[in-house]
Amino acid sequence: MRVSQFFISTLKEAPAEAELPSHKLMLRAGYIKKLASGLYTWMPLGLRVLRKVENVVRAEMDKSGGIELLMPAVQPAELWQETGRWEVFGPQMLKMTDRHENQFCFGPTHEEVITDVARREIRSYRQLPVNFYQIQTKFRDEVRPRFGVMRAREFVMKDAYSFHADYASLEQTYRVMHATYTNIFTRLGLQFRAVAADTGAIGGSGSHEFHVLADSGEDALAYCPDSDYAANVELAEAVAPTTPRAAATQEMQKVITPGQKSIEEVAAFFNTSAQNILKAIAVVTQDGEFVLLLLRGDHQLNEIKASKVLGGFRFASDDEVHRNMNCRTGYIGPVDTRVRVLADRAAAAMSDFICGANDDGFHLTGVNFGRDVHLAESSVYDLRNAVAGDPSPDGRGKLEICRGIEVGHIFQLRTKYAEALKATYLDAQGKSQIMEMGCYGIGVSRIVAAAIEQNYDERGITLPAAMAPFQLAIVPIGMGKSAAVREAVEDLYATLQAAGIEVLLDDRDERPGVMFADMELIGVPHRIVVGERGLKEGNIEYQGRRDTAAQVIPLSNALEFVKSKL
RNA sequence: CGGGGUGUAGCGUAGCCUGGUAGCGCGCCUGCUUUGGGAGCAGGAUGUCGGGAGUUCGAAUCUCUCCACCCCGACCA
Repeated sequence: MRVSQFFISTLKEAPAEAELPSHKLMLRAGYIKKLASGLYTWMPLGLRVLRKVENVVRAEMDKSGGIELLMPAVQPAELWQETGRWEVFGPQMLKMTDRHENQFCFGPTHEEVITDVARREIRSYRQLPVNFYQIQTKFRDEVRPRFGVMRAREFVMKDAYSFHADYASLEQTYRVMHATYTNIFTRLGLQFRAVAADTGAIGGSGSHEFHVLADSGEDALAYCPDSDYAANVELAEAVAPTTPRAAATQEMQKVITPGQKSIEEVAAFFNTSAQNILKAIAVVTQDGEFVLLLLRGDHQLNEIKASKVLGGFRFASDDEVHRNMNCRTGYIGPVDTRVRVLADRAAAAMSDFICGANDDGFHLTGVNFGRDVHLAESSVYDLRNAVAGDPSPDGRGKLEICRGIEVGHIFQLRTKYAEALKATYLDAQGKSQIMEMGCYGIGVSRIVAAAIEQNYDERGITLPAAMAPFQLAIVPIGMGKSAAVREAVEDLYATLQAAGIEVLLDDRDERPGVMFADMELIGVPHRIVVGERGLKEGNIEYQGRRDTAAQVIPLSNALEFVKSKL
């Protein structure tokens, strides 16, 4: 490809709307252009990268027995009403009405459609198992789209759905998909980690997420370096303390603490650390019951765990706190209160601790469970996020925490959708049975952003070879002036093209600095510079995108050399 | 949806407090010079100052309102 016949539009400065390095660089390199919130045009350069990802995903899916099909983006409401998700999915689903007043949605996912395909097409156990997949545009009306294509409303997803005669078959395909995803992310050249995950709204039983590791990732992952244990912090068990609660050594005292509301303020006030302070969080359950959740001061509430215990909850308003506790947020505590109290296991192991006195401007010190606060065994749960240094739930070593960007998620759906949509088959005995089902998603467009998040430097994008928009850039110096350069470059370009290498020839006759900067920004992993200077000796220069210096090579050896580098 | 913030040329921004000619850098166009790390000189084009309403002799600037976008929280590939 010649730059003059392609389209690149780079920016020196990143638009102010971008925050993340990947978002800034994708805009600066002209990979994407924003149309509206969460809606992006993939410009020619970015599209090449997107296609590379798609092709790797497609190749690995095909290799593992997946069968590609393509379902409509627009889906009829009736199908969603059958599974009850027309209402459940809520405002995240973009709904529309056609000219006949029939309702449709722009598909946020395709369980309903594929299960409809399966129930119409699959009649016999002889047709099972089968694993259909597609690479297609989804639309989810995200509450807050952000970070460019990382969390866009319209995005490209690979979604696969497998159907099975029994659970054993589902488990087998699930394992195959786990391995396939591992192959895909490995082939793309990404650092990633698979973790046990919560099933969320999709439902089902077993589930793993695949995360590209990046400090800017929105998810925290707990993993154990000494074992295979890895889980999303949402799910990772914070194991119960092994040492029993220490006996009380202090008397309970009420201390005036004006203006000291946050854990940090109180810790500083008493010149102690946060882990000696009991944090009380006021929530309201779905039934409207006001409940206090107790945590150690240095721990964070895990809302998913709490939600499972309480059956859904929201945080209490300041007004509700005042009404139930007779004091303000910041001074609430479990002593002498009539409201229900639940404690995290680590909080329940505390003794001689500090907590709010349920009196504005006062805290209690030397508080102890049993003596000062009644805490039933049945009120103690795992309510907190696991933190680095916690024992691994598998009992082998300690947890570490890292951050990741979720780019893949696999589920064992079991019979949830097959049952709702009556997807059945006849078994060997001629008996009608419900199909078992799995689903496997990859955020294809998100991978591009996540990969850049992991691969950039101060000069721009440094994508791994498997994803780079072009393999090699040729930068001629003074092409318009020097016939020798022009001839050498055209010759080299033709040779490399013929060898099947994706070459980008910068034939703009720009100043060298401009061409270097652009080729580096857009992330071409290999570069050849042809100038009159080197040509006199029959030489050209090669530099890898991550190399610190160029190396001189003979022009006559160019093809062979380049091949060895790719 | 709750909280915070921002809207001035393709991109980055100044001006707003204290109302009075809309400015700068990059990019773009023309010409000449230049050609190994985002060139120099000369000339040029591009703005309903987010929209609407109001106050005022006069509004980018003050007021109200709507909209868009960004950031922080609850959801997800």
